[in-house]
Amino acid sequence: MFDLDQFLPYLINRAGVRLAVSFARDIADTGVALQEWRVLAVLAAAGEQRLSDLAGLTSIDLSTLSRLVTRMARQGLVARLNGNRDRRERRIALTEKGRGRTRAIIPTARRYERLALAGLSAAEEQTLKRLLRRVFANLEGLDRSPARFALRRDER
Amino acid sequence: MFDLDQFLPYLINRAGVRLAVSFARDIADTGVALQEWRVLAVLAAAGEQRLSDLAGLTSIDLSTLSRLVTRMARQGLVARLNGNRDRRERRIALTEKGRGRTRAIIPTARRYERLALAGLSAAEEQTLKRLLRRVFANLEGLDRSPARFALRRDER
DNA sequence: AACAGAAACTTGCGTTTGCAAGTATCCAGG
DNA sequence: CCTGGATACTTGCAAACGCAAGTTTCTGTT
Repeated sequence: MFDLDQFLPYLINRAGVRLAVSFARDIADTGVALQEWRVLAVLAAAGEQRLSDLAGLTSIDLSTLSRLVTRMARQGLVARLNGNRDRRERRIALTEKGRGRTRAIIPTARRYERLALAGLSAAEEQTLKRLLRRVFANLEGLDRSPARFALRRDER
Repeated sequence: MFDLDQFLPYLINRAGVRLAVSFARDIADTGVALQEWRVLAVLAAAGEQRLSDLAGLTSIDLSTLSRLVTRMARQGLVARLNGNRDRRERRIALTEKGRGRTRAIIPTARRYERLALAGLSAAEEQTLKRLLRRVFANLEGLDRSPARFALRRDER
């Protein structure tokens, strides 16, 4: 009826959850929660961001992120700067403390990546990453215009 | 410092979240939430399950799943059967209503999979799935509670 | 047979989540 | 230069989450 081992969303979810849960527990003693790490990693990689761009880059819902950033700012991990030209936007930036915490976690992050990729050749690793980027790109804009992709009942 | 486009956990997470969020919104009008769908899909694919096995198969935390199943049972989507040989366990099974709801959603699920895989050759599709299964397998046992690793009497 | 410990769930509790609605700011047409 | 929408966030609220602790039932040892 439905072979889960051949169903891509299932395979992505279970790999993602297993990786995330293990990693989150591993870094729990640093006081950084998983979603906080995602924010730190994006800011470290891409520099300071407007809240809405940060939401896109982290795959975290905007309203959730807004509160998450509030908590992180309270912990001193990030700073909310005012946008220069537009007073509606808040630019989120790493603080020194946030940068330090990020540096401390990166080796663990890399370790989990290596663990996940164990037994794959360099070529396979690149293929996997390329295909995941493609899958992501394929789904772009899906929420903006769901009707365009909707199949009617009789088109199935 | 940290190239996100080359970082596997990031790539898996963003592909998974984008797929999940879009799919969840698409099926929202069926009254089935994403995590409920995951339970339905696993039960449809693998037959009735003990709660703890279902937790493993769905990647949902056991305590969360316990309450989720309670809600689904109240909705009539699944039934909690008593385990035959062990009175501690509850076997979770699809009801007719649950099976119907699952059948109704499967075409949408398949549509999202096709969308995600657009532009990949059949070989690439198989490669992606194989590598994701491998990544999952690589991480096996990582998130088990430390107690599980405690030495048994004869190993001390 | 009795009891310690494990296994399979369930539940208490504080936290996090996400939708929807709200606020503040900007912009474009008249 | 005013006004009706966008844009960028924030917040109210109810639901969902996950850890830790609790309950019940089994199992192995002595």
